[in-house]
Amino acid sequence: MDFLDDIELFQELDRHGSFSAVARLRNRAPSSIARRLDGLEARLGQRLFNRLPLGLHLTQAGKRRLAQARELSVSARAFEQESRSEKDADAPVCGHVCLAAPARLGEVCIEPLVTRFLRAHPGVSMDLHLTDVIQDLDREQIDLAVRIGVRAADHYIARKLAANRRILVAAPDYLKETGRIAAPEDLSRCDGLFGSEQSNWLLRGRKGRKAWARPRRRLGIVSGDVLSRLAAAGLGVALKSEWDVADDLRAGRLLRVLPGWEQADAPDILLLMPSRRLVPRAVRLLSEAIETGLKKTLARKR
Amino acid sequence: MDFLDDIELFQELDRHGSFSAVARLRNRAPSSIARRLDGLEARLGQRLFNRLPLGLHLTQAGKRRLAQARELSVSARAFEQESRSEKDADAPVCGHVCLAAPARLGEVCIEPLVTRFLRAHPGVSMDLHLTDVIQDLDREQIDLAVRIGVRAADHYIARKLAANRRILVAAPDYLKETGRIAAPEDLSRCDGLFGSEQSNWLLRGRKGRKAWARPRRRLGIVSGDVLSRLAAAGLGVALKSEWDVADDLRAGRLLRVLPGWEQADAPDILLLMPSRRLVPRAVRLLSEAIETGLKKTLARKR
DNA sequence: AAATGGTTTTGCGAAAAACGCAAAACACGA
DNA sequence: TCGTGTTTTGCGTTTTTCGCAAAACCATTT
Repeated sequence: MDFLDDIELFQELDRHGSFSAVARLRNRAPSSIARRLDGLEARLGQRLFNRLPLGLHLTQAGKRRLAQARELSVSARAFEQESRSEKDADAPVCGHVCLAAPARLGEVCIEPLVTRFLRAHPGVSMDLHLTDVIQDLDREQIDLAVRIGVRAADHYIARKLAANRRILVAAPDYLKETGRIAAPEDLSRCDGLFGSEQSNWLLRGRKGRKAWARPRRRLGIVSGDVLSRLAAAGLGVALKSEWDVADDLRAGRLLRVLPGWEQADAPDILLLMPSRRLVPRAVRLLSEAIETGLKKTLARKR
Repeated sequence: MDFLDDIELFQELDRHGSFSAVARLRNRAPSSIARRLDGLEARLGQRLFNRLPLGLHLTQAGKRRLAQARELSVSARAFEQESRSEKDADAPVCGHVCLAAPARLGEVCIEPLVTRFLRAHPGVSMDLHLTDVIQDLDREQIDLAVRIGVRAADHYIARKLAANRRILVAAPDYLKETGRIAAPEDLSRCDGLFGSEQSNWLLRGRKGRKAWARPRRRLGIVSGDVLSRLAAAGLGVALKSEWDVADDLRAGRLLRVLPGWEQADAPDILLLMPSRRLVPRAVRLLSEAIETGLKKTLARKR
C-alpha cells in the first residue's frame, strides 16, 4: 500500500484506460490493480474513475486530482533521483522532460542544443513542442518553455536568457532599387513586410535615440518563415530577430538595413518553468544546458 | 513499505533522535522502526543517520534530504487534504502553519486576525514568529510571512497587501512650542526622531509634489516602539506607519504633522509564501484570512 | 432477444511482507 | 570495568497483499 505508487498507478490508469491494460503492463492480476485503486479512492474519500464495461473514465473529482497527482509524483521522483545521484556523482541521468519553444527559434537554436543533450544523456527522453501558440504549461505538462517576451502566472519562474534584438533586413537587389537608406525616415520610400497587424516600427538608435519607421505596408503575414523568404526574394524590408537572419546575412542573401538601429521595445527571451521546490535532475540539467547554450548560440549569431 | 510514511518517519526520527523514542510514540517495536529506515536508506542509496549509542544524528546527506523530505510530505498532505475537503465542503481544517511577521505589525494587526482564525478552526495549530529579523523562510520552515518592503528569492511568491503609508506625528504639547507647521521646510525648526541612520525624510504631497524634510537630528534609535513613546513624550517629530499610530492619534496622545504629506518612497506590505503547487488547506485559508483581514484592518486604522 | 467480448468485481487460498519479541552487540560515561 | 541506554539480529507470528478463477456487468453485435 505505497501511497506514491498508488498515485503513479492512478496516472497509468488514466493513460491506458483500464485495469486489465495496466495489469498486463505491470505483470499483475487485474484484481490487484482494481483493489489498489479502491484503496486510494477510500483514502482520498472520493471516486476517481467511473467503471464502465469498456474501460474507465475520470470523474470530475478525478480530473482535478490528476494534475496534482502528477505534481506529487514528479516531486517524489526528483527527491529520489537527487539522493541517488549524490551517491555516484555521474550516475546516468534518466527521466522524461517536455520542452516547448517558439517554432522558428526552436528549429534554429534549440534543436541543436537538444540533440546534443540527448546524445550526452542516453537515459533521458524528451518531448519537443515547437509552436508559436502560447500553451498552458500546466495542462500540457510542459516542464520547460522558452518564450519571447511572454511571461506566465505567479507560480512559474522566468529567467531572462537574452534580449531578443530585432533588426531590419532586405535583399541586396531590393536595396539597389531603393537607393541608400541612411535614416529611419528614408524607410518611407520602402515596402514593409509586417508580421502582425501593425504597420510601423519603433526603432532605437545610438545613445538611446528613438524614431518611427513608417514604410509602405506592402504585406502582413503571420508566418515568420515565409516573411523572411519574401524579404530574400526582394519584396521589401522586414524586421527580424538577429538569430533568425544571421545565416542569411552571412551568406549575403540578405543585407542589414540601417545598421545601428534596432527595434526599440525588444522583448526578452525567457526560460520559464513551473516553480517547484523539487526539480527532477533531467529538467534542471536541461535548463542549465539551454541557458548556457542558447546564450552562446545567440552571441555567435550576431 | 509506504514511501511517504517512511519520509514522515525520517522527520520524526530527526525530531526525537532515536529509534526507541519514535517506536514508543508510534506503539511499535524499535526493530520495526529501524528496519523501515534501513529500507528508506537503501532506496535512497545513502545513509541518513549515524547510529550512536545515545541516539541518532544526521549525516551530511541526511541534512540535505531533510528539507526536501519536509517539502514532499507537505505536498502529499496538501494533496490528501484537498481531496478529503472536497467530500464534505466544511470538513474541519487541520494542520500546522507557521507565520512570521514584523514585531510591531504583528502585535497590532496580525495577532487579532490570528486569534480569530484559531478560534474559527479548532483543528489548526500555529507558530507565530514576531520579529524584525529577516529570516530564511526555508530554514525556519515558515509557511507564510508578512513583510514590509522586503521581497524574497525566486521560488517565493509575493502578494502586495497594501501600501505602507508613513506619516509624521508629534505630541500636542510639543507642537504648541514649535508653532504651526505648514510646509516641509518648517520642520527644520523641529527635532526629528529617526528610526535608522538617516537624518531626513523624502515626503510626497498632493499632486505628486515632493519635498525633503530636514529636522534637527535629535535621536536615532532602532526600536520603533520606543520611538513612538518618545514622540508621545514630546521629544520631537517621528515618521511612523499609519497603522502604528492610529490609536494614539485617535486618543489624542499624538497629532499628525503636515497632513497631506506622507513618506514618498513608501514600501509595500507584502505577503510572502513558498510557491508550492500543492498548498495545505490551512495555509491557504490563513493566507486568505490575512489578505482580506489585514486590508480591512489597515483601512480602519487610517 | 440472445449471444458475444471485453471488462470489473468477488471470494478464497497462497505467498510475501511487515511486525514483535527477546537476546546479543554496541559504545559511551561513570 | 561496569552499567545504561541504545541499535542490531534471528526467528516465529501476524497482517497484508496477491493471484486465480468464477461470477457479474454492460454495450454492441448477431
